[in-house]
Amino acid sequence: MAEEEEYGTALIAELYKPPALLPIAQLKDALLYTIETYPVTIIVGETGSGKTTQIPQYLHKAGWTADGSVIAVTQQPRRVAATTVAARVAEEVGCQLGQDVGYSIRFEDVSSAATRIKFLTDGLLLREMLVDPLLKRYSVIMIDEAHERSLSSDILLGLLKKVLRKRPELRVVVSSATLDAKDFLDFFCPVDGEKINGKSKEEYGRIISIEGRMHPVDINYLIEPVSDYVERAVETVMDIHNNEPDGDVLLFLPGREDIDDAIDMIADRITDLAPGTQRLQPLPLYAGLPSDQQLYVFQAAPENTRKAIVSTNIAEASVTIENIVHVIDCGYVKLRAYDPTTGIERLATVPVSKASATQRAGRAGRTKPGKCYRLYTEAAYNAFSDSTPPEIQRSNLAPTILQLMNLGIPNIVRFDYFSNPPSELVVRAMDMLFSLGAISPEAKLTKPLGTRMAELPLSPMLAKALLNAQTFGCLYEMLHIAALLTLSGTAFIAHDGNLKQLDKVKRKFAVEEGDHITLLNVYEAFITTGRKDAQWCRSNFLNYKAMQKAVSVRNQLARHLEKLGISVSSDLSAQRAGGIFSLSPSERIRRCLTTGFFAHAARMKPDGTFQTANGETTLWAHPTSVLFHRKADWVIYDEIMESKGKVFVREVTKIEMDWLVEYAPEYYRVKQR
DNA sequence: GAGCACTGC
Repeated sequence: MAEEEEYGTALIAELYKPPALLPIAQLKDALLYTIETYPVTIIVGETGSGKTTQIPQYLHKAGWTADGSVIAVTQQPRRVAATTVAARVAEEVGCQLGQDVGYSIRFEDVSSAATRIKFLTDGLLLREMLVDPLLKRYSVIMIDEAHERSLSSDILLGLLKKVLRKRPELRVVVSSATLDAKDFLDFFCPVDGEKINGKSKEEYGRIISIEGRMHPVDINYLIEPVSDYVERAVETVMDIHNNEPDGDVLLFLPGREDIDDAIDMIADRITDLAPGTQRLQPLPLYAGLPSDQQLYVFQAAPENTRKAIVSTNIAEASVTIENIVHVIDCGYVKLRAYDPTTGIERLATVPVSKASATQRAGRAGRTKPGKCYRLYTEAAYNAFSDSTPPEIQRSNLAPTILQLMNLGIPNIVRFDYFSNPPSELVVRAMDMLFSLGAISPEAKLTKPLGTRMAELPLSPMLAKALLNAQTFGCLYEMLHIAALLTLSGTAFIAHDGNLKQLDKVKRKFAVEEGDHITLLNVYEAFITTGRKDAQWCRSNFLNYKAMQKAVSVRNQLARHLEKLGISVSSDLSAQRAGGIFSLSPSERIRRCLTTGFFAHAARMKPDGTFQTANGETTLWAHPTSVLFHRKADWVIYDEIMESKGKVFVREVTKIEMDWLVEYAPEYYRVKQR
């Protein structure tokens, strides 16, 4: 059962409709026939068509679970979605959650031997393949919202294609909201003239479309392009408010900064509204917003008030807000990009794709006919790409490739990807895995190091450091640090935007060696004091829920290590004398970190900036780092990200140059040539 | 001198 209190459950909003009234009900027989007849079925249907909740029930009642098999549904890569959909289906089936209908997400397995319909995240289904490569427990696997093209669902598609060859009786259902259904079908089906398990292309799969319940949306373009989309967006909000009858407004902007600006600007102009007219309530929405503030977006506005929701892309697909009639689309989105030559990640503001623009506009037509105001010209729209590049083409692939290798994929380059990743990304990932010792020069996973690294739900660098921790007598401490690093900066939280106060409080935990040991202090203070004392957390600006999550991660990591035969408890009683133990705990931890993060080394210059080991890139310590103000020589860092033209590193710790050569001689010999 | 789109094991 739940190991922790559920957090971040604020973003749920989809109107409940009686199952018999859903558009999908008319297609029940056709769906069952198609899934019975063909190994692969592609479902095209809008959100709200009922596909996710109804198809598993149809299959369950039609006998697909009669032999004890399970129907798996990876309901979008989101925890909240898996739990809420499972709860609704359990209610419709009339069972207790965890019995016939259950779900499984990280830290929370609410399923049992009786479970026949199981909702889970695609990441977890991937992990299950380590134990059960052919997924034999399942008779049907439904990949929901595959068009979102997340890294894990893309990988899952490739693996399922392989599994289908060995299990002709398995059924794969792929759901997609857009019209790229044919690409999905073509991917699974044999090419013309060939057969898979005796079946030709025509015998292998079908597409079924379910009518969505969309109202028409009137699209408006600008005649002339604008330079300041925030200013124009705010003007549009006010125009709508002054000239259009009822209906809430949803404005898409790329990021938090623009959103805060827009909210302020709208708030300023509200004061000009004539007394007695309808009021306007501007509301921000982005993932980083505390969940209590996110809730306002879903609550009905006060009487005689129109909501103007200013949101990131989170409202495009992840979250559904009812009663939106006017959508304003600035035409931009922030996307992660990864540069394989430097290994630097970047959040770039780029034009949206046509698919994205369509999805945004559609948000206006859920309850009645709506309007969409695009803050760009029709010519600009025509120049947009058709769809957003999938994650697999713009991410660091080292974790993915490690996982694929651990699943026994013999040749990573020739794996049947739904979209091929650029070869530079694959090469960079392989180089990194090789330098960490996870793969051999023949590109085979090493044993035990490579397989163990793949087993841990951590980045390869961090996994390597954690697996080395016992050697340095700091396993206990490294578990704490690893758990906190997975929170990526959410351990501290400012109250009411008071960043100055936050900085001051953080100094209490800060140590001269850098952020990792500082994090260790934070974790130890939390488990000794803060865990029982939420008020203490508040006065120390610690995010209680995030810290609880860190405790869960830490426990899960410890269990993984025990499973790998690395005893966590015995580390405490280890003989702590002589050898490595003549060094201080801090030095042992920092040496241990260096064994994983040597490729993330940099040296401070007199001006306080850092230079990468190859001298090619200038880095800044992120302002949240304890080394932001301090002097240092060589350091290693956890995360590197470009923002506004500057490259920032987060979680930075001092090391010695000698350690780099000692723990990564190959890497640094090559680099120095 | 300054800040993280969105998920997830």
